[in-house]
Amino acid sequence: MVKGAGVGRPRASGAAANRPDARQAVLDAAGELFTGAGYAATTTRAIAERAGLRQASLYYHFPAKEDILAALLAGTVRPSLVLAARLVAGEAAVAVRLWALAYADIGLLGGARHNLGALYLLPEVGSPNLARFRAERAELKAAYGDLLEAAGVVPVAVRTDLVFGLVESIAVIRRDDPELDVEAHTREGADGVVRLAGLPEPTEELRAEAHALLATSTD
Amino acid sequence: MVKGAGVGRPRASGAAANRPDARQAVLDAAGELFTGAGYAATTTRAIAERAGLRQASLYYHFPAKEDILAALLAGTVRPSLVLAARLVAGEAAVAVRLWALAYADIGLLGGARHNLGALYLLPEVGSPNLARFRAERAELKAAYGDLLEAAGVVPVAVRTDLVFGLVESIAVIRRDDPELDVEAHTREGADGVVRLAGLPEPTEELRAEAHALLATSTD
DNA sequence: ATTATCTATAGATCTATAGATAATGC
DNA sequence: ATTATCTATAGATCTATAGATAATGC
Repeated sequence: MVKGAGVGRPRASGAAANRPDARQAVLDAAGELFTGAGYAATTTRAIAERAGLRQASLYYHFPAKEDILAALLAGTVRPSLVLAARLVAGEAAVAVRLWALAYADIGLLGGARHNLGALYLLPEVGSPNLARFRAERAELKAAYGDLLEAAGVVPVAVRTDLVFGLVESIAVIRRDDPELDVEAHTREGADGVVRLAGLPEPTEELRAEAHALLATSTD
Repeated sequence: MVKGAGVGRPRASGAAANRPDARQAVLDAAGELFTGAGYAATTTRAIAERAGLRQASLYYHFPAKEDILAALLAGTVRPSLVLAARLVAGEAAVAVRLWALAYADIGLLGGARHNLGALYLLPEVGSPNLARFRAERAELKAAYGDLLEAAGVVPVAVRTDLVFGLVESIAVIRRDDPELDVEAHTREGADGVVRLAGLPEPTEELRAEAHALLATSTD
């Protein structure tokens, strides 16, 4: 208790309706609007309206509109990055680790609320203020590169581009077809990554090993 | 002669400088700006300035800003669509035709001025006014689906999604790395499409056949 | 006193239209 | 007369800041 009970002036909308974490409500609203209409076409007024507060109140939580986008981007790339670091340093067979990374990564992008992976496609990610996100995404791509290198894939640079492109293509596919069967796509996508890399066709045993690897989340 | 000589009031910029086809100059300017900064973030003023005329003069050539985007989109998808129709109806081995389509398609996207493939990523392609483009792009995707079906690939729907996603990923890759070696990427990308589909690794002979197929452009 | 919101607005655009104008063509 | 441009501007925003206000906490 205490938190969210009602410090600060009440909202104009509804009443003292929904207080629990305005910041999160803003991120949620922005996630839906940015992925649907894009960054520049989404007004701060529209974000605020959907989050249940007034336009100017956004600025209590974020210094500028672009910081809302930055927060969303950080939230989507970091979980994959943490996993990637663990897998690159792992001991399992390299094809197993590659499959596991692709499976988890596609699953996170495909399962996120509001197709957040589509944020990567926005031209605004080139903004100087979003260099942090770009660096983290580059790190994630480098992890794929490390795994391909360890697997002896050549030419490693071009195939890393292709593999990473395939993983992220889930965002475009999902945008084209919001009813997508994400689980089926995720599994086929991970198989596809291994196949595209030029490694032997994944076996059921490989997939089982990868799932076991992913199940051991902590430490 | 005659055309471009100087009918109409002279431009304010420079002088009677560059007349040849203002419409094309506008498309060129918009292509660069839309792919770089996005649609909503690009002002009609910026487009006009780069094209060498005044903001209001755009409206002599296009009824609205969105029609400029529509024209650019149509120009990028149609050449691939024409080729796809020919290849789907073709007689060569299906893996050869698939490789040829992917090679040509990636090459067109990769070689276009200003990374026009990045236009496909803009959230504005969802606009009702751009339904025509979306239909043509869906037709192109269906052509990939037809080839995969003919090759006996299963599950055909999911793999079509993946293959088409891989082809279009060239736009993201090129955006990340403008110095990309397009020819190398195109060839590896076409190989990757065949591999990703689950068909046998392309041979040098297959590639030669595909190139021969593409060389016979007309009729 | 602190927190989280609100109202009001400054200042800067942005798209599209209205109507004038400076060429060529007949 | 026709064409392709121009200047000027209406009307509608949009982001961010200034300063007030209505809660709780001490």
